[in-house]
Amino acid sequence: MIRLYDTLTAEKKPFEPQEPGKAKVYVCGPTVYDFAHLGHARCYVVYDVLVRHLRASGLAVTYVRNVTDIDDKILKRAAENGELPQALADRFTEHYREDMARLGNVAPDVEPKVSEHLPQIFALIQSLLDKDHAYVADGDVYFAVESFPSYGKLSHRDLTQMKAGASERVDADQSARKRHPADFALWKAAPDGVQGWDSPWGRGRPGWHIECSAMSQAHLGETLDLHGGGLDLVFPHHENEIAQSEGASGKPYCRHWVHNGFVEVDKTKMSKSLGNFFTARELFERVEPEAVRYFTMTVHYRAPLNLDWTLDDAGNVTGFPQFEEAERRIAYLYATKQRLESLPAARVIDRPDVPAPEIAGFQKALAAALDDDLNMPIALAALSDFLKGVNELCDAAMAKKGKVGTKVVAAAREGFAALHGRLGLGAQDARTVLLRIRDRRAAAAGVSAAEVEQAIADRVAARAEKDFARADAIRASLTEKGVELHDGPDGTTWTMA
RNA sequence: GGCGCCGUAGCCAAGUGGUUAGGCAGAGGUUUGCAAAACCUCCACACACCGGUUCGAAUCCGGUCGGCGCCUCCA
Repeated sequence: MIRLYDTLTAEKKPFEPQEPGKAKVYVCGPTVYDFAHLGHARCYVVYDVLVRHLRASGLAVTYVRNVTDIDDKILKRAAENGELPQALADRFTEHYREDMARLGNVAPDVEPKVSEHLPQIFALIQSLLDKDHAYVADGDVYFAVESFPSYGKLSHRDLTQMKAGASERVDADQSARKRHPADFALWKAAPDGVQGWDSPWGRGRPGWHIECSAMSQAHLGETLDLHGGGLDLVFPHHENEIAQSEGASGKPYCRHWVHNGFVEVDKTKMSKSLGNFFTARELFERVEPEAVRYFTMTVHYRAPLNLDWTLDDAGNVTGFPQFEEAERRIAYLYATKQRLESLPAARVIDRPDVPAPEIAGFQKALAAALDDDLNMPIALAALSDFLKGVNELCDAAMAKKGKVGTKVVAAAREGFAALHGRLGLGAQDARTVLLRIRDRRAAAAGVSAAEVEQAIADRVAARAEKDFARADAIRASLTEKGVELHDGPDGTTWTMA
Protein backbone atom coordinates (compact mmCIF):
# COMPACT_ATOMS: atom_id res chain seq x y z
CA MET A 1 0.00 0.00 0.00
CA ILE A 2 1.28 3.39 -0.98
CA ARG A 3 1.01 6.10 1.61
CA LEU A 4 1.58 9.73 0.67
CA TYR A 5 1.38 12.97 2.53
CA ASP A 6 -1.73 14.84 1.42
CA THR A 7 -1.62 18.63 1.63
CA LEU A 8 -5.38 18.93 1.97
CA THR A 9 -5.72 16.75 5.04
CA ALA A 10 -2.17 17.51 6.23
CA GLU A 11 -1.44 13.87 6.95
CA LYS A 12 0.14 10.85 5.43
CA LYS A 13 -2.64 8.66 4.11
CA PRO A 14 -3.12 5.73 1.75
CA PHE A 15 -3.30 6.62 -1.91
CA GLU A 16 -6.67 5.29 -3.03
CA PRO A 17 -7.77 6.04 -6.59
CA GLN A 18 -11.45 6.14 -7.46
CA GLU A 19 -11.13 3.18 -9.74
CA PRO A 20 -8.98 0.44 -8.24
CA GLY A 21 -5.98 -0.26 -10.42
CA LYS A 22 -6.05 3.09 -12.19
CA ALA A 23 -4.51 6.40 -11.29
CA LYS A 24 -5.29 9.74 -12.85
CA VAL A 25 -2.32 11.96 -12.18
CA TYR A 26 -2.04 15.61 -13.06
CA VAL A 27 1.14 17.60 -12.49
CA CYS A 28 1.47 21.32 -13.06
CA GLY A 29 4.07 21.87 -15.74
CA PRO A 30 6.18 24.94 -16.40
CA THR A 31 5.44 28.26 -17.98
CA VAL A 32 7.72 28.14 -20.99
CA TYR A 33 9.43 31.49 -21.24
CA ASP A 34 12.89 30.40 -20.12
CA PHE A 35 15.02 27.32 -19.59
CA ALA A 36 14.08 24.85 -16.88
CA HIS A 37 16.18 25.38 -13.77
CA LEU A 38 17.19 23.00 -11.03
CA GLY A 39 13.94 23.63 -9.16
CA HIS A 40 11.95 22.38 -12.13
CA ALA A 41 14.29 19.46 -12.54
CA ARG A 42 13.76 18.42 -8.95
CA CYS A 43 10.01 18.78 -9.15
CA TYR A 44 9.60 16.69 -12.28
CA VAL A 45 12.02 14.04 -11.08
CA VAL A 46 9.86 13.68 -7.97
CA TYR A 47 6.70 13.11 -9.98
CA ASP A 48 8.57 10.89 -12.39
CA VAL A 49 9.57 8.62 -9.51
CA LEU A 50 6.00 8.75 -8.24
CA VAL A 51 4.57 7.71 -11.60
CA ARG A 52 7.20 5.00 -12.06
CA HIS A 53 6.51 3.64 -8.60
CA LEU A 54 2.75 3.63 -9.11
CA ARG A 55 3.19 1.78 -12.40
CA ALA A 56 5.69 -0.67 -10.94
CA SER A 57 3.13 -1.29 -8.21
CA GLY A 58 0.62 -2.38 -10.83
CA LEU A 59 -1.45 0.76 -11.34
CA ALA A 60 -2.42 1.90 -14.81
CA VAL A 61 -1.39 5.52 -14.59
CA THR A 62 -2.55 8.27 -16.89
CA TYR A 63 0.07 10.94 -16.42
CA VAL A 64 -0.92 14.41 -17.56
CA ARG A 65 1.52 17.28 -17.25
CA ASN A 66 0.65 20.54 -18.90
CA VAL A 67 2.70 23.19 -20.61
CA THR A 68 1.61 26.76 -19.98
CA ASP A 69 2.24 28.46 -23.27
CA ILE A 70 -0.04 31.45 -22.82
CA ASP A 71 1.03 33.72 -20.02
CA ASP A 72 1.88 37.35 -19.40
CA LYS A 73 5.54 36.55 -18.84
CA ILE A 74 5.70 34.86 -22.21
CA LEU A 75 4.10 37.90 -23.84
CA LYS A 76 6.54 40.19 -22.09
CA ARG A 77 9.61 38.16 -22.95
CA ALA A 78 8.51 37.76 -26.57
CA ALA A 79 8.00 41.50 -26.87
CA GLU A 80 11.49 42.08 -25.48
CA ASN A 81 12.92 39.62 -27.98
CA GLY A 82 10.83 40.96 -30.82
CA GLU A 83 9.41 37.54 -31.61
CA LEU A 84 5.99 36.00 -31.64
CA PRO A 85 4.88 34.71 -28.23
CA GLN A 86 3.97 31.30 -29.61
CA ALA A 87 7.36 30.96 -31.28
CA LEU A 88 9.09 31.68 -27.98
CA ALA A 89 6.82 29.29 -26.11
CA ASP A 90 7.32 26.55 -28.68
CA ARG A 91 11.07 26.94 -28.53
CA PHE A 92 11.23 26.67 -24.77
CA THR A 93 8.76 23.80 -24.80
CA GLU A 94 11.25 21.90 -26.95
CA HIS A 95 14.15 22.80 -24.65
CA TYR A 96 12.12 21.70 -21.67
CA ARG A 97 11.30 18.35 -23.24
CA GLU A 98 14.97 17.79 -24.04
CA ASP A 99 15.93 18.56 -20.45
CA MET A 100 13.28 16.23 -19.07
CA ALA A 101 14.47 13.44 -21.35
CA ARG A 102 18.08 13.95 -20.29
CA LEU A 103 17.03 13.69 -16.65
CA GLY A 104 15.56 10.32 -17.50
CA ASN A 105 11.97 11.37 -16.91
CA VAL A 106 9.30 9.43 -18.74
CA ALA A 107 7.20 11.55 -21.06
CA PRO A 108 3.72 12.26 -19.76
CA ASP A 109 0.88 10.46 -21.52
CA VAL A 110 -0.70 13.79 -22.32
CA GLU A 111 1.05 17.14 -22.36
CA PRO A 112 -1.76 19.64 -22.91
CA LYS A 113 -1.12 23.23 -23.86
CA VAL A 114 -3.20 26.22 -22.91
CA SER A 115 -3.20 27.44 -26.49
CA GLU A 116 -5.04 24.29 -27.52
CA HIS A 117 -7.67 24.44 -24.80
CA LEU A 118 -9.27 27.86 -25.11
CA PRO A 119 -12.74 26.42 -25.90
CA GLN A 120 -12.65 24.33 -22.72
CA ILE A 121 -11.51 27.38 -20.76
CA PHE A 122 -14.39 29.44 -22.14
CA ALA A 123 -16.86 26.73 -21.24
CA LEU A 124 -15.56 26.49 -17.70
CA ILE A 125 -15.66 30.24 -17.18
CA GLN A 126 -19.20 30.37 -18.55
CA SER A 127 -20.25 27.61 -16.22
CA LEU A 128 -18.85 29.54 -13.26
CA LEU A 129 -20.67 32.69 -14.40
CA ASP A 130 -23.89 30.70 -14.72
CA LYS A 131 -23.51 29.41 -11.19
CA ASP A 132 -22.73 32.87 -9.80
CA HIS A 133 -19.23 31.89 -8.79
CA ALA A 134 -17.85 34.50 -11.15
CA TYR A 135 -18.58 38.00 -12.36
CA VAL A 136 -17.58 40.26 -15.23
CA ALA A 137 -15.86 43.57 -14.50
CA ASP A 138 -14.59 45.82 -17.31
CA GLY A 139 -13.79 42.98 -19.66
CA ASP A 140 -12.16 40.92 -16.92
CA VAL A 141 -13.87 37.93 -15.38
CA TYR A 142 -13.20 37.19 -11.71
CA PHE A 143 -13.92 34.26 -9.48
CA ALA A 144 -15.82 35.36 -6.38
CA VAL A 145 -14.09 33.59 -3.51
CA GLU A 146 -16.91 34.39 -1.12
CA SER A 147 -19.22 32.26 -3.27
CA PHE A 148 -17.11 29.23 -2.40
CA PRO A 149 -17.38 28.63 1.34
CA SER A 150 -14.51 26.19 1.63
CA TYR A 151 -12.07 28.54 -0.04
CA GLY A 152 -8.73 28.19 1.73
CA LYS A 153 -9.12 24.53 2.67
CA LEU A 154 -6.04 23.35 0.81
CA SER A 155 -3.62 25.98 2.10
CA HIS A 156 -5.30 25.98 5.51
CA ARG A 157 -5.95 29.65 5.64
CA ASP A 158 -8.92 31.73 6.48
CA LEU A 159 -10.01 34.52 4.14
CA THR A 160 -10.58 36.85 7.06
CA GLN A 161 -7.07 36.28 8.40
CA MET A 162 -5.21 36.79 5.18
CA LYS A 163 -3.35 39.99 4.69
CA ALA A 164 -4.27 41.41 1.31
CA GLY A 165 -1.20 42.50 -0.55
CA ALA A 166 1.25 40.85 1.81
CA SER A 167 3.33 39.80 -1.15
CA GLU A 168 3.48 43.43 -2.26
CA ARG A 169 2.50 42.51 -5.77
CA VAL A 170 -1.02 43.86 -6.10
CA ASP A 171 -2.23 45.75 -9.07
CA ALA A 172 -4.26 48.78 -7.93
CA ASP A 173 -6.39 48.91 -11.09
CA GLN A 174 -7.22 45.28 -10.84
CA SER A 175 -7.99 45.52 -7.14
CA ALA A 176 -10.52 48.24 -7.86
CA ARG A 177 -12.47 45.88 -10.09
CA LYS A 178 -12.62 43.09 -7.54
CA ARG A 179 -15.37 42.58 -5.03
CA HIS A 180 -13.01 40.87 -2.59
CA PRO A 181 -9.23 41.24 -2.51
CA ALA A 182 -8.78 37.47 -2.87
CA ASP A 183 -10.95 37.25 -5.99
CA PHE A 184 -8.81 36.13 -8.88
CA ALA A 185 -8.96 36.53 -12.63
CA LEU A 186 -10.42 33.83 -14.84
CA TRP A 187 -10.06 36.04 -17.88
CA LYS A 188 -8.10 39.26 -18.25
CA ALA A 189 -8.85 41.83 -20.93
CA ALA A 190 -5.91 42.59 -23.19
CA PRO A 191 -4.77 46.21 -23.36
CA ASP A 192 -4.42 47.69 -26.83
CA GLY A 193 -1.24 46.64 -28.51
CA VAL A 194 -0.91 43.46 -26.46
CA GLN A 195 -1.61 40.08 -27.97
CA GLY A 196 -4.98 38.68 -27.02
CA TRP A 197 -7.41 35.94 -27.87
CA ASP A 198 -11.07 36.56 -28.67
CA SER A 199 -13.50 35.34 -26.05
CA PRO A 200 -17.15 35.80 -25.19
CA TRP A 201 -16.00 38.61 -22.87
CA GLY A 202 -13.81 40.36 -25.37
CA ARG A 203 -10.19 40.12 -26.39
CA GLY A 204 -7.85 39.00 -23.63
CA ARG A 205 -6.02 36.06 -22.15
CA PRO A 206 -6.89 33.47 -19.56
CA GLY A 207 -6.11 33.90 -15.90
CA TRP A 208 -3.28 31.82 -14.56
CA HIS A 209 -5.31 29.17 -12.75
CA ILE A 210 -8.21 28.39 -15.07
CA GLU A 211 -6.04 26.48 -17.56
CA CYS A 212 -5.27 23.65 -15.16
CA SER A 213 -8.88 23.24 -14.15
CA ALA A 214 -9.91 23.12 -17.80
CA MET A 215 -7.12 20.86 -19.02
CA SER A 216 -7.24 18.40 -16.16
CA GLN A 217 -10.95 18.02 -16.63
CA ALA A 218 -10.57 17.63 -20.38
CA HIS A 219 -8.07 14.81 -20.05
CA LEU A 220 -8.84 13.16 -16.72
CA GLY A 221 -12.41 14.09 -15.84
CA GLU A 222 -13.89 16.06 -12.98
CA THR A 223 -12.13 14.23 -10.16
CA LEU A 224 -8.41 13.57 -10.24
CA ASP A 225 -6.75 10.91 -8.15
CA LEU A 226 -3.60 12.88 -7.56
CA HIS A 227 -2.44 16.37 -8.31
CA GLY A 228 1.14 17.44 -7.86
CA GLY A 229 3.33 20.50 -8.10
CA GLY A 230 5.77 22.68 -6.26
CA LEU A 231 5.04 23.87 -2.77
CA ASP A 232 4.70 27.39 -4.11
CA LEU A 233 1.61 26.34 -6.03
CA VAL A 234 -0.43 25.44 -2.96
CA PHE A 235 -1.56 29.01 -2.67
CA PRO A 236 -2.96 30.52 -4.71
CA HIS A 237 -2.73 28.27 -7.74
CA HIS A 238 -4.07 25.00 -6.42
CA GLU A 239 -6.41 26.65 -3.99
CA ASN A 240 -7.93 28.49 -6.92
CA GLU A 241 -8.08 25.39 -9.06
CA ILE A 242 -10.16 23.73 -6.37
CA ALA A 243 -12.51 26.69 -6.20
CA GLN A 244 -12.94 26.77 -9.98
CA SER A 245 -13.28 23.06 -10.54
CA GLU A 246 -15.48 22.26 -7.58
CA GLY A 247 -17.49 25.42 -8.11
CA ALA A 248 -18.27 24.30 -11.64
CA SER A 249 -18.66 20.54 -11.16
CA GLY A 250 -19.96 20.29 -7.63
CA LYS A 251 -17.68 17.27 -7.23
CA PRO A 252 -14.43 16.82 -5.33
CA TYR A 253 -11.62 18.03 -7.56
CA CYS A 254 -8.81 15.84 -6.38
CA ARG A 255 -8.35 12.96 -3.96
CA HIS A 256 -4.72 13.47 -3.12
CA TRP A 257 -2.53 16.58 -3.20
CA VAL A 258 1.22 16.21 -3.35
CA HIS A 259 3.68 19.10 -3.14
CA ASN A 260 7.44 19.01 -3.38
CA GLY A 261 9.83 21.30 -1.52
CA PHE A 262 12.06 23.89 -3.06
CA VAL A 263 15.60 23.89 -4.21
CA GLU A 264 17.35 26.49 -2.10
CA VAL A 265 20.43 28.58 -2.42
CA ASP A 266 21.89 29.95 0.79
CA LYS A 267 18.69 28.83 2.50
CA THR A 268 16.64 30.92 0.13
CA LYS A 269 14.29 29.53 -2.46
CA MET A 270 15.70 29.21 -5.95
CA SER A 271 13.39 31.02 -8.31
CA LYS A 272 13.35 32.72 -11.63
CA SER A 273 12.25 36.00 -10.14
CA LEU A 274 15.13 36.06 -7.66
CA GLY A 275 17.55 35.18 -10.42
CA ASN A 276 19.45 32.82 -8.13
CA PHE A 277 19.04 29.79 -10.33
CA PHE A 278 21.14 27.43 -12.39
CA THR A 279 19.45 26.06 -15.44
CA ALA A 280 19.31 22.32 -15.85
CA ARG A 281 21.31 22.47 -19.05
CA GLU A 282 24.17 24.49 -17.64
CA LEU A 283 24.47 21.86 -14.94
CA PHE A 284 24.39 19.12 -17.58
CA GLU A 285 27.51 20.62 -19.08
CA ARG A 286 29.36 19.98 -15.84
CA VAL A 287 27.95 16.67 -14.67
CA GLU A 288 25.97 13.75 -15.94
CA PRO A 289 22.26 14.57 -16.05
CA GLU A 290 21.74 11.34 -14.14
CA ALA A 291 23.89 12.77 -11.33
CA VAL A 292 21.51 15.73 -11.17
CA ARG A 293 18.68 13.25 -10.95
CA TYR A 294 20.49 11.32 -8.20
CA PHE A 295 21.19 14.49 -6.27
CA THR A 296 17.53 15.45 -6.23
CA MET A 297 16.77 12.09 -4.66
CA THR A 298 19.19 12.51 -1.76
CA VAL A 299 16.66 14.42 0.33
CA HIS A 300 13.02 13.72 1.03
CA TYR A 301 10.82 15.29 -1.63
CA ARG A 302 9.03 17.61 0.78
CA ALA A 303 12.20 18.90 2.41
CA PRO A 304 14.28 21.75 1.04
CA LEU A 305 17.20 20.79 -1.16
CA ASN A 306 20.05 23.17 -0.55
CA LEU A 307 22.55 23.74 -3.32
CA ASP A 308 26.18 24.67 -2.71
CA TRP A 309 28.99 25.54 -5.06
CA THR A 310 32.57 26.68 -4.90
CA LEU A 311 33.92 29.91 -6.33
CA ASP A 312 37.32 31.10 -7.41
CA ASP A 313 38.73 34.47 -6.36
CA ALA A 314 37.08 36.13 -9.32
CA GLY A 315 33.70 34.82 -8.26
CA ASN A 316 33.35 32.24 -11.01
CA VAL A 317 31.66 28.98 -10.17
CA THR A 318 34.37 26.33 -10.00
CA GLY A 319 32.34 23.36 -8.93
CA PHE A 320 29.32 21.80 -7.29
CA PRO A 321 30.53 19.42 -4.58
CA GLN A 322 27.12 17.81 -4.23
CA PHE A 323 26.84 17.05 -7.92
CA GLU A 324 30.39 15.79 -7.99
CA GLU A 325 29.59 13.41 -5.15
CA ALA A 326 26.40 12.36 -6.90
CA GLU A 327 28.33 11.74 -10.08
CA ARG A 328 30.78 9.52 -8.21
CA ARG A 329 27.82 7.50 -6.99
CA ILE A 330 26.47 7.28 -10.54
CA ALA A 331 29.90 6.17 -11.75
CA TYR A 332 29.98 3.55 -8.99
CA LEU A 333 26.51 2.38 -10.01
CA TYR A 334 27.50 1.98 -13.65
CA ALA A 335 30.88 0.44 -12.85
CA THR A 336 29.01 -2.13 -10.78
CA LYS A 337 26.51 -2.71 -13.54
CA GLN A 338 29.33 -3.16 -16.03
CA ARG A 339 31.09 -5.68 -13.80
CA LEU A 340 27.92 -7.73 -13.55
CA GLU A 341 27.27 -7.57 -17.27
CA SER A 342 30.76 -8.62 -18.16
CA LEU A 343 31.04 -11.65 -15.91
CA PRO A 344 32.57 -14.40 -18.07
CA ALA A 345 30.09 -17.19 -18.82
CA ALA A 346 32.53 -19.73 -17.43
CA ARG A 347 32.25 -18.10 -14.00
CA VAL A 348 28.49 -18.46 -13.86
CA ILE A 349 27.38 -22.00 -13.32
CA ASP A 350 24.08 -23.71 -12.74
CA ARG A 351 23.99 -24.42 -9.05
CA PRO A 352 21.49 -23.52 -6.38
CA ASP A 353 23.24 -20.59 -4.71
CA VAL A 354 20.99 -18.27 -2.74
CA PRO A 355 21.41 -14.55 -3.40
CA ALA A 356 22.74 -12.43 -0.56
CA PRO A 357 20.01 -10.62 1.40
CA GLU A 358 20.96 -7.21 0.05
CA ILE A 359 20.39 -8.52 -3.48
CA ALA A 360 17.43 -10.75 -2.75
CA GLY A 361 15.72 -8.10 -0.67
CA PHE A 362 16.48 -5.09 -2.82
CA GLN A 363 13.27 -4.94 -4.81
CA LYS A 364 11.15 -5.20 -1.72
CA ALA A 365 13.24 -2.64 0.11
CA LEU A 366 12.94 -0.26 -2.80
CA ALA A 367 9.18 -0.66 -3.03
CA ALA A 368 8.76 -0.34 0.72
CA ALA A 369 10.79 2.87 0.84
CA LEU A 370 8.74 4.46 -1.91
CA ASP A 371 5.47 3.18 -0.45
CA ASP A 372 6.26 5.25 2.62
CA ASP A 373 5.66 8.71 1.23
CA LEU A 374 8.14 8.28 -1.57
CA ASN A 375 11.15 8.07 0.71
CA MET A 376 13.91 8.32 -1.86
CA PRO A 377 16.81 8.69 0.61
CA ILE A 378 15.83 5.33 2.09
CA ALA A 379 15.57 3.94 -1.43
CA LEU A 380 19.10 5.15 -2.12
CA ALA A 381 20.29 3.53 1.10
CA ALA A 382 18.83 0.26 -0.17
CA LEU A 383 20.59 0.91 -3.46
CA SER A 384 23.92 1.28 -1.65
CA ASP A 385 23.40 -2.08 0.02
CA PHE A 386 22.40 -3.65 -3.28
CA LEU A 387 25.42 -2.36 -5.17
CA LYS A 388 27.71 -3.52 -2.41
CA GLY A 389 26.11 -6.94 -2.69
CA VAL A 390 26.57 -7.03 -6.45
CA ASN A 391 30.23 -6.10 -6.08
CA GLU A 392 30.71 -8.86 -3.53
CA LEU A 393 29.10 -11.19 -6.01
CA CYS A 394 31.48 -10.06 -8.75
CA ASP A 395 34.44 -10.30 -6.39
CA ALA A 396 33.45 -13.87 -5.59
CA ALA A 397 33.01 -14.73 -9.25
CA MET A 398 36.36 -13.25 -10.23
CA ALA A 399 38.34 -14.72 -7.35
CA LYS A 400 40.77 -17.51 -8.13
CA LYS A 401 38.68 -20.49 -9.22
CA GLY A 402 35.62 -18.41 -8.33
CA LYS A 403 32.15 -19.38 -9.50
CA VAL A 404 28.67 -18.05 -8.83
CA GLY A 405 25.23 -19.50 -9.43
CA THR A 406 23.00 -18.43 -12.29
CA LYS A 407 20.12 -17.59 -9.96
CA VAL A 408 22.25 -15.16 -8.03
CA VAL A 409 23.30 -13.36 -11.19
CA ALA A 410 19.72 -13.32 -12.40
CA ALA A 411 18.59 -11.78 -9.09
CA ALA A 412 21.20 -9.07 -9.44
CA ARG A 413 20.03 -8.32 -12.97
CA GLU A 414 16.45 -8.10 -11.77
CA GLY A 415 17.60 -5.65 -9.13
CA PHE A 416 18.93 -3.34 -11.82
CA ALA A 417 15.67 -3.65 -13.72
CA ALA A 418 13.73 -2.67 -10.60
CA LEU A 419 16.08 0.23 -10.02
CA HIS A 420 15.35 1.53 -13.47
CA GLY A 421 11.66 0.81 -13.15
CA ARG A 422 11.10 2.62 -9.88
CA LEU A 423 13.84 5.24 -9.58
CA GLY A 424 14.75 5.74 -13.22
CA LEU A 425 18.44 5.18 -12.46
CA GLY A 426 20.96 2.92 -14.14
CA ALA A 427 19.12 2.52 -17.42
CA GLN A 428 21.86 3.75 -19.71
CA ASP A 429 24.66 1.81 -21.28
CA ALA A 430 27.32 1.53 -18.59
CA ARG A 431 30.35 1.86 -20.84
CA THR A 432 28.96 4.94 -22.57
CA VAL A 433 28.21 6.72 -19.32
CA LEU A 434 31.58 5.87 -17.76
CA LEU A 435 33.51 7.04 -20.79
CA ARG A 436 31.48 10.23 -21.00
CA ILE A 437 32.18 11.00 -17.34
CA ARG A 438 35.87 10.29 -17.81
CA ASP A 439 36.20 12.33 -20.97
CA ARG A 440 34.28 15.29 -19.58
CA ARG A 441 36.53 15.39 -16.52
CA ALA A 442 39.62 14.97 -18.63
CA ALA A 443 38.60 17.87 -20.84
CA ALA A 444 37.95 20.02 -17.76
CA ALA A 445 41.39 19.15 -16.41
CA GLY A 446 43.07 19.77 -19.76
CA VAL A 447 44.09 16.15 -20.11
CA SER A 448 44.02 14.62 -23.58
CA ALA A 449 43.19 10.98 -24.12
CA ALA A 450 46.09 10.68 -26.57
CA GLU A 451 48.68 11.76 -24.03
CA VAL A 452 47.27 9.38 -21.44
CA GLU A 453 47.23 6.50 -23.90
CA GLN A 454 50.84 7.23 -24.84
CA ALA A 455 51.87 7.34 -21.20
CA ILE A 456 50.09 4.05 -20.60
CA ALA A 457 51.93 2.47 -23.53
CA ASP A 458 55.25 3.71 -22.16
CA ARG A 459 54.41 2.35 -18.75
CA VAL A 460 53.37 -1.02 -20.16
CA ALA A 461 56.76 -1.19 -21.87
CA ALA A 462 58.58 -0.23 -18.66
CA ARG A 463 56.69 -2.87 -16.71
CA ALA A 464 57.51 -5.49 -19.32
CA GLU A 465 61.15 -4.69 -18.69
CA LYS A 466 60.53 -4.80 -14.93
CA ASP A 467 61.58 -1.16 -14.79
CA PHE A 468 59.17 -0.41 -11.96
CA ALA A 469 60.84 2.84 -11.03
CA ARG A 470 60.01 4.25 -14.43
CA ALA A 471 56.52 2.71 -14.40
CA ASP A 472 55.82 4.32 -11.04
CA ALA A 473 57.16 7.65 -12.21
CA ILE A 474 54.72 7.58 -15.10
CA ARG A 475 51.89 6.70 -12.77
CA ALA A 476 52.86 9.50 -10.40
CA SER A 477 52.94 12.09 -13.16
CA LEU A 478 49.49 11.02 -14.34
CA THR A 479 48.13 10.99 -10.79
CA GLU A 480 49.13 14.61 -10.50
CA LYS A 481 46.88 15.40 -13.42
CA GLY A 482 44.00 13.50 -11.83
CA VAL A 483 44.42 10.43 -14.01
CA GLU A 484 44.01 7.08 -12.25
CA LEU A 485 45.37 3.95 -13.85
CA HIS A 486 43.83 0.56 -13.31
CA ASP A 487 45.94 -2.46 -14.12
CA GLY A 488 43.65 -5.33 -14.96
CA PRO A 489 43.98 -8.76 -16.53
CA ASP A 490 43.04 -7.29 -19.90
CA GLY A 491 45.44 -4.38 -19.77
CA THR A 492 45.48 -0.95 -18.22
CA THR A 493 42.49 1.38 -18.26
CA TRP A 494 42.15 4.86 -16.84
CA THR A 495 39.63 7.12 -15.18
CA MET A 496 39.64 10.67 -13.91
CA ALA A 497 39.51 11.25 -10.16
C1' G B 1 -1.04 40.04 11.63
C1' G B 2 -2.41 34.74 9.77
C1' C B 3 -0.81 29.79 8.24
C1' G B 4 3.19 26.37 7.90
C1' C B 5 8.12 24.15 7.85
C1' C B 6 13.03 23.32 9.70
C1' G B 7 17.34 22.95 13.59
C1' U B 8 20.46 15.09 13.87
C1' A B 9 27.55 13.47 14.82
C1' G B 10 33.48 16.91 10.50
C1' C B 11 29.84 17.47 6.07
C1' C B 12 25.19 15.80 3.46
C1' A B 13 20.90 13.26 5.11
C1' A B 14 16.83 9.40 6.87
C1' G B 15 14.17 8.04 11.12
C1' U B 16 10.42 9.95 14.93
C1' G B 17 8.47 6.69 22.00
C1' G B 18 12.56 1.53 23.68
C1' U B 19 16.53 -2.49 18.74
C1' U B 20 22.83 -0.59 12.70
C1' A B 21 19.68 4.25 8.34
C1' G B 22 22.69 5.50 4.11
C1' G B 23 26.44 8.51 1.67
C1' C B 24 30.95 11.67 1.82
C1' A B 25 35.30 12.64 4.50
C1' G B 26 38.83 10.11 8.15
C1' A B 27 41.67 5.51 10.33
C1' G B 28 43.11 0.40 9.82
C1' G B 29 42.91 -4.12 6.67
C1' U B 30 42.21 -7.85 2.31
C1' U B 31 44.11 -7.41 -2.67
C1' U B 32 48.16 -5.32 -5.81
C1' G B 33 55.40 -5.40 -8.18
C1' C B 34 53.42 -0.25 -6.71
C1' A B 35 48.60 1.62 -7.24
C1' A B 36 43.50 2.12 -8.39
C1' A B 37 38.90 -0.18 -8.12
C1' A B 38 36.14 -3.47 -5.09
C1' C B 39 35.28 -5.50 -0.37
C1' C B 40 35.91 -5.82 5.21
C1' U B 41 36.55 -3.37 10.03
C1' C B 42 36.58 1.11 12.87
C1' C B 43 34.23 6.06 13.42
C1' A B 44 30.99 9.01 16.10
C1' C B 45 27.74 6.11 22.35
C1' A B 46 24.38 12.57 17.45
C1' C B 47 19.52 14.55 17.67
C1' A B 48 19.30 23.67 19.02
C1' C B 49 17.98 25.18 24.33
C1' C B 50 14.68 24.92 28.80
C1' G B 51 10.69 22.66 31.16
C1' G B 52 6.74 18.79 31.21
C1' U B 53 4.25 13.83 30.13
C1' U B 54 6.21 8.66 30.41
C1' C B 55 9.02 2.85 33.20
C1' G B 56 11.60 5.13 28.95
C1' A B 57 11.84 11.08 24.37
C1' A B 58 16.03 13.05 19.57
C1' U B 59 10.83 11.24 18.73
C1' C B 60 4.77 13.57 22.30
C1' C B 61 3.26 18.51 24.87
C1' G B 62 4.56 23.72 26.33
C1' G B 63 8.01 27.57 26.02
C1' U B 64 12.83 29.92 24.29
C1' C B 65 16.46 30.85 20.56
C1' G B 66 17.96 30.50 15.45
C1' G B 67 16.71 29.77 10.11
C1' C B 68 13.10 29.53 6.17
C1' G B 69 8.47 29.43 3.18
C1' C B 70 3.44 31.15 1.74
C1' C B 71 -0.45 35.08 2.36
C1' U B 72 -2.68 37.13 -6.01
C1' C B 73 5.48 35.99 -10.24
C1' C B 74 6.96 31.04 -9.04
C1' A B 75 8.15 23.92 -9.61
